[in-house]
Amino acid sequence: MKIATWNVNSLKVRLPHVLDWLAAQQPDALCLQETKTEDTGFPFDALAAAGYRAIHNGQKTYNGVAILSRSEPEDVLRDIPAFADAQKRVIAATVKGVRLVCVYIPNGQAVGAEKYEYKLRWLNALQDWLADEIARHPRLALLGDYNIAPEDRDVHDPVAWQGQILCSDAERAAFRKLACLGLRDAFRLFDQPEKSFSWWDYRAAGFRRNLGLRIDHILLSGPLAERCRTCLVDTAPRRLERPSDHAPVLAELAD
DNA sequence: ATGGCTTGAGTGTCAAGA
Repeated sequence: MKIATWNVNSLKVRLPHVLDWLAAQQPDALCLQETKTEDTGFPFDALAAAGYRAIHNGQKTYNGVAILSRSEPEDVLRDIPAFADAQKRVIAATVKGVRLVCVYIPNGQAVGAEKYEYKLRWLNALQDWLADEIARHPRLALLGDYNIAPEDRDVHDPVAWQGQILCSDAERAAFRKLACLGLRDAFRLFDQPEKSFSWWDYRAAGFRRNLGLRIDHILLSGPLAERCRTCLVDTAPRRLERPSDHAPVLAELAD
């Protein structure tokens, strides 16, 4: 089973890239972030023609998350229960017996900003909910744009980024708390090339110079981590014309 | 040099991203 996550930075703009990537990689499920549309603008038909069902938790202009899958998604859930949030950042479903939780974790803007406090509150609510969700679904994968670079090796210039947004102690501590729930970073289950990133700034030729951060992740509960055979960042779509600033992350699980 | 680009909204130019 192949599962993946990709922040597409507008699904309307990126649909051709998504369709090409689905055809090339044939994932069983793909989690999307930043669809930036309501259901009325969501390309259900084009995805169905490509063989994918879609569930969406969308909003106008900002945020928006979706799960595409080749088989029927079950037990669909939108938003974190018991956490009042106007922003559409979570959708979950069970696909082929695996609980997929797709998240677009808040950016936070800057350490100390109001949006940063929201990010930390949001992460707390996520952890509280996931503790229950993992108990209910032992085979769980948490996929998405975390907006957290977990370690210095996930940052192109750790000195420049030290203590900054995406790298602050509180954000990294929140990431490590997810590990305490039994979730493991699929990417780090394997040897990986140095300077592996999943996001590069559009400005200053960030991708060409590989000035990036690894902020998109697939975390797996114990039973799924045992089944994980590969995990990689596919940088190919980042090279295309009009790319998303994020690249997809893909994990393969043994049956 | 706190910018650089890209998107959505909407027709001016800004907010937001990370």
